[in-house]
Amino acid sequence: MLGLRAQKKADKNRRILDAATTLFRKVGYDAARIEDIAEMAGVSVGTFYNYYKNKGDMLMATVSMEVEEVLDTGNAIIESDIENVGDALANLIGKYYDHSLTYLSKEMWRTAMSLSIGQPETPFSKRYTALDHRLSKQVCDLFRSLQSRGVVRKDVDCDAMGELIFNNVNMMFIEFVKDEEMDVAGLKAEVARQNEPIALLVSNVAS
Amino acid sequence: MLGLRAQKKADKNRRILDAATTLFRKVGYDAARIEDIAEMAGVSVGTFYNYYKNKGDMLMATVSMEVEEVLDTGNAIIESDIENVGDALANLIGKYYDHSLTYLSKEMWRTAMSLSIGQPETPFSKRYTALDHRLSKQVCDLFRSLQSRGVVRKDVDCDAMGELIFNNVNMMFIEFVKDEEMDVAGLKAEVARQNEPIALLVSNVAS
DNA sequence: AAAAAATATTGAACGTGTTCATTTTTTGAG
DNA sequence: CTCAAAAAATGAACACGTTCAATATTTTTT
Repeated sequence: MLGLRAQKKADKNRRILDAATTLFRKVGYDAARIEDIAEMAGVSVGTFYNYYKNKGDMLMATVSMEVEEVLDTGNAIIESDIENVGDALANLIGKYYDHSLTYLSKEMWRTAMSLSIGQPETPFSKRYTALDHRLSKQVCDLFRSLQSRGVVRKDVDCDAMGELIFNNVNMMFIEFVKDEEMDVAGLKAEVARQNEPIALLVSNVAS
Repeated sequence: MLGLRAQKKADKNRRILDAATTLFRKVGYDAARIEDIAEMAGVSVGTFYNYYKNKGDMLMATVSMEVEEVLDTGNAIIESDIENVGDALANLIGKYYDHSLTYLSKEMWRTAMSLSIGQPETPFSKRYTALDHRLSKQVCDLFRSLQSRGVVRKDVDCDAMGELIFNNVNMMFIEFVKDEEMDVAGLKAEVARQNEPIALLVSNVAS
């Protein structure tokens, strides 16, 4: 059984997290002031900082949850037996993009990316970068899986190809979150267009 | 002949720009306070804001100069007659990377990118994004040039390929500026490795 | 159960980018 | 030259994320 102190701690942690998430989604990340989050959670500003290193750190919980879930979804696709490179890529990347706005708004993504680039030495940035690398590795794994099943030519460097494709996926996602007008369908279509030539070139059934 | 007012304006503009550039490079972007910049330029803080919308806007002058120069360099490469896709790409991209630290430090790049993503509606971000697109288009142009000279296969979509390659170049540059340890040589080597499979696949002398 | 130690809470104060009402300077018409 | 209008300069005040010395609460020791 938890002591009184530990109970209170867990309770406050939860209340702060809930308050922050609610406010981020309701008024946006920038407009949600620490003072407001603290007040909604029923604690002081100082206490907020006892539970979270800073405002950006509050995002990471959410970003982390988001990416972990999408990585799981991605593994299922790698294990499926799609016989076409273009479809396999569109499938995996589609899952990434479809899932992306489940927990986070575009503004939250922008903030997360902005922090990750602007302050690379923070734990926030390091965690963010690590998640990115796991996603990149997953695309490489997809290529390897397709190659081992004879769908992709034997002479293709799966890591090089996977990194290239993922970096494009990532950069296009940046463009997507920068543009409030752009929708997921449009994003997928553009990336599919970019991937198509690659898919053709690496496929075993040479053109 | 300029009136007194216009003379003073031009002079102050110059002094503020010089002070900012000097301080950004000397103590870093974050550590350079507006108050310091204003003092070094011999104006008040308020006057600084009469000349520049905000601190981030001061970066854009430099970023802009940097990218304009590299775009010029790039055009020369497109017009040269390299007979090998890998070499042509390595050449163009190498110029981008070699030039990148001429006017800007890694920290300044990080700040510029961070601002561009975090506040996409600002003039700063819009200018930054426009420069990015011109670079992307240049890589597409290189592919088209190679294709018209028979170096690249006729059936390759130059825009799709160029965008893909450039987005990877850009994402790798982000990794580069995030990592103070990484040098330009290492960056080039990694990107060359990523591009190699593509270069082979799109080349007319099929493997 | 009292005292001491450990831990948690608090909000006022700080730093820095930005704003804006006020003051100063410049201009050009009469 | 004078002076009213236009333009520019100013710095105090503001906003908000963050820190930290002081206070309060909980746990452990005796």
